[in-house]
Amino acid sequence: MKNAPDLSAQIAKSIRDAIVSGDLDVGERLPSEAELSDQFSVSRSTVREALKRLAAQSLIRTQRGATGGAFVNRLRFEDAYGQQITTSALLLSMNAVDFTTACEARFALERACAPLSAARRTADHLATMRAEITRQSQPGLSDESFCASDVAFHRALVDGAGNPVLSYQLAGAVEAIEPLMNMITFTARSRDHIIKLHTQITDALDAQDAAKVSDLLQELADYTADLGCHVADQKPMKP
Amino acid sequence: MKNAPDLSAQIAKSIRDAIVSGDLDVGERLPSEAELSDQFSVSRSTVREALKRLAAQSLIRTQRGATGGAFVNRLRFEDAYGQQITTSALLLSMNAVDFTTACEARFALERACAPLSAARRTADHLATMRAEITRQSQPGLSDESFCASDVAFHRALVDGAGNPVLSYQLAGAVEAIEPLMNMITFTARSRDHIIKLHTQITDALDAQDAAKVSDLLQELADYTADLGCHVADQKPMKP
DNA sequence: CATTTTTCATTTGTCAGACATTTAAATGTC
DNA sequence: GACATTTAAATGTCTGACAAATGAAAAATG
Repeated sequence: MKNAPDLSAQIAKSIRDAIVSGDLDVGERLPSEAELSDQFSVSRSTVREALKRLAAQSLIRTQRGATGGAFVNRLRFEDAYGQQITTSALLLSMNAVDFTTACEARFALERACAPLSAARRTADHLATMRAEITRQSQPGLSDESFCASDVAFHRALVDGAGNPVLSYQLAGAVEAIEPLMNMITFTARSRDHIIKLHTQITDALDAQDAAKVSDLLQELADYTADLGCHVADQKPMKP
Repeated sequence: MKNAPDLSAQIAKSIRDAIVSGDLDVGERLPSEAELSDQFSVSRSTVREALKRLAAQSLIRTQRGATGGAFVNRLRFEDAYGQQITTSALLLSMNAVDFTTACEARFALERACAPLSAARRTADHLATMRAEITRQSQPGLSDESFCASDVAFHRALVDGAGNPVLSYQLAGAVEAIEPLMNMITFTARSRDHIIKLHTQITDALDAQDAAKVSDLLQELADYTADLGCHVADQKPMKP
């Protein structure tokens, strides 16, 4: 019944707690592997396995050489994006989340950014969005490239809110369903419709018309869900 | 210039890619450590370090014994919550995100759930919310307990949307700022105000009045930001 | 034959020691 | 002082060994 965790897991938890509680500061150097083996009374291999666990979570980085060692890593938003996206994508595929649910979550979160983005978007954000619209209009663009541009467009919209926490949270939601989106075959007509909505959204953001942005996003959400519904009907993921 | 990653990191990436791409199915057993050392032409220790990295991300679980080994783990939403919350909390503290920004993100996301929750909340969700309101009304409740109950209340609100992806995303946003909220000293009067808003929100959800829920959440957001602004002024985290 | 017990092979967890590699500081040389 | 060399400290990797868990096969038992 008892499920005693491995020593390496225990040690990892111990160090992780020290980092989360602020007992270990960002940039601070941990004791060397040899010292840690002494402190915890385990072998160096066990300590190393613990450190690898922490490294996998980007909590520490290691450096070789005389002044090397393991250092508490400053967790940056950009670093966390990747893990967030990977985790979200796995959650969707492994739990057979259907396209409709994923889509609903994505656009609900995105609409949450709309008012903030309407108020704060810079000329830079608008320029990025218009550039992506131009890319999306190119004939002969593959479905994958179209989706990638779509992600970039929405990313700019979210970043326009000027809140890094929101950008981080949305990264998972927006990018994780890209694989699902990629399964959609975009006809020329559906592309035209999406591009038209993208243009209207950009214009509304330009005019700082939050309500209109919100409405247009809702329309885009409904349209996208509609496009993807037969994809989801067939199978959640993976043939 | 070249930054050759460790062998264990390379091997971890290799196996991780196989999992993400669906090359390795959920529940499938990986080759034994000895076999993997042969396949990758490295020592068993190196393979083990790679496996520990994957275990830290909940991608695999290991089991001892004759039929044991490393198995591809089904990543569950509940498992991902914890990591999500830890990561979000670290991001906030390590990047000196101020209370206002975190609060803004949190309530923006929560308002995104309001329409869905108004439409779908069950009697169960409403009951949980009213139970937490009762707890919050108890005199002599510590600030920490008040905050914990606050989190539970909002958790129920979000869960009411009936979208696991939203619940997962929100878990990070709502729970990660609990440490920041805990720094606020809640006077009896501010508690009364918050409880009043919670009651009104619950009533509006009961009546399925999405617009009203949204407005009330906005009011709560403004009030909370106001309460916390002097806390943020002093210092981002940690005394 | 059915059931229980024992043995056994397999696999992960841990340890100890060795050597290779990297890195910066200390030292030596001009 | 500038440059080359040595050295010490640290992580990265390998090897071999044993402990512990665990399910399956073999053996003993009724």
